[in-house]
Amino acid sequence: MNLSIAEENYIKSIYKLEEEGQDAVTTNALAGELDTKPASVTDMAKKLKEKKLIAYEKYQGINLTPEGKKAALSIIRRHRLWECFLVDKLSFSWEEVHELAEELEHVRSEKLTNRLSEFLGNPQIDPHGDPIPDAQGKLGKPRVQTPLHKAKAKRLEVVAVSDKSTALLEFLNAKGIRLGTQLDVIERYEFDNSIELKIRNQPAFTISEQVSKNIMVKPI
Amino acid sequence: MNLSIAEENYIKSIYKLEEEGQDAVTTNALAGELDTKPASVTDMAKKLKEKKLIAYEKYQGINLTPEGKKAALSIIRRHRLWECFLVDKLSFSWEEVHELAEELEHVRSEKLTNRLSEFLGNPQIDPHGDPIPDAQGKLGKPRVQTPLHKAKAKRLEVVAVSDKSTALLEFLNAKGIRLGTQLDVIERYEFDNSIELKIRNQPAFTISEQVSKNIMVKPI
DNA sequence: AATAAAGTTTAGGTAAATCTAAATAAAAGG
DNA sequence: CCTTTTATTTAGATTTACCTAAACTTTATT
Ligand SMILES: [Mn+2]
Ligand SMILES: [Mn+2]
Ligand SMILES: [Mn+2]
Ligand SMILES: [Mn+2]
Repeated sequence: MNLSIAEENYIKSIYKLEEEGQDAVTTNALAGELDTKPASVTDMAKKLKEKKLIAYEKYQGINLTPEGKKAALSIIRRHRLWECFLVDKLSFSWEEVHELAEELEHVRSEKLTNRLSEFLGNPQIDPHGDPIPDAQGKLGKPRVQTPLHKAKAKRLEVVAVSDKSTALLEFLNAKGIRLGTQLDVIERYEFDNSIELKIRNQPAFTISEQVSKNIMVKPI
Repeated sequence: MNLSIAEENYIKSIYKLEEEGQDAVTTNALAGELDTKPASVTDMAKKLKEKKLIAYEKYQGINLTPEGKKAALSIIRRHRLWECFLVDKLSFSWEEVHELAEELEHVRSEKLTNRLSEFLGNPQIDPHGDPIPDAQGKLGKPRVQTPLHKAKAKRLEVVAVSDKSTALLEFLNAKGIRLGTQLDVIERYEFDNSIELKIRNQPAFTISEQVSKNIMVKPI
């Protein structure tokens, strides 16, 4: 199946929204994710249905078919491998790579992708902690990631962060939060759901719910 | 100046044809190079003129402006650096990389380009022997490249090969011809302009004019 | 259940990049 | 220098991926 860049971006976003829980992905949600208009989403939905990549009935929302899911995982594999390349080999920092990977992911060559993976030592996660599908499109463990604002334990380790906002990643840089960082929850303030945190050898600091929603942790 | 992929491909092809000698690049030549139709070239010529990247008057052919040339060199820089990456780091062979670089070249990030160059050790030539423009768009020496079919000397060294034809590069692989290979011209056959060659420790063999036109050499 | 609000689709259009066929200009040959 | 051939441009379509505004469904609220 030969997909255009636009089609690939739709497939990837549908995958993401399905993963985030929605049973069927709505037109509006997809328009929001892709920063486009609902009418455009409807147009594309018809096309992707025609290509059998999604299940779609008027007013019923969108779901990937098995074939659509396979396509999505292939794009995600390329995206995350390029992010690894940029960080590991070209010394980019984690907030700079998502945008570049958005372009590099559309170079569709299995040989290139597999050689790149090999060159990087077949990494299992990208610079933001997201798992990298293998050449067959299999994702490792369906990792148990709790967003920090919902975590119960007091001692936590950062296992992933959202890669969408450069500003968030820059904020985390400033606070010294990266993958593997160990956090102590000092206090949770109910009134705005902010959280006071402490990292070893550093003064405590407080983060908003906006931020804690985008940090995935596991108990240590 | 923000160029589309199509515009970038036109600019690069115009640069190539100008370099190959034509004073003004003709509509037909450009259509041939880009594997498109003359009518499409005329359409694009109007657009590129509007953007001040080319000088163009109806029926008078096309030339890059200084700005157009700068854009061309930037695209060529990216193209050749990616080719180096694919060969040096991902072990692709020289006939496989041009097509992939055609896509990778369109990721327009100066930071990425410069980091990639640094990562590769700021290479001066690509896997086919073509020079790589530096970050300022300067090309090294206007290298004296003689195509083999016009070379006078008997002992020659291969300094570059055409990167356009996969079949040619595969043929050169089979014959053991690569960059730096030293060749002895045993005989030139006037009737079809074929050339009999010898590489040290190998039996002599004959190549057609088609092939020898695409091998650039210098006397040793 | 009726109505208001929210979500989605359709209708109709635009811009980019292409194409074919027809018209026109330039070049070449006698 | 006139005519044929070749090269180039124009006119008019097509496809993809968008958009706005209007119409239509679904859902929420009274
Ligand atoms: Mn990313
Ligand atoms: Mn993308
Ligand atoms: Mn090339
Ligand atoms: Mn290209």
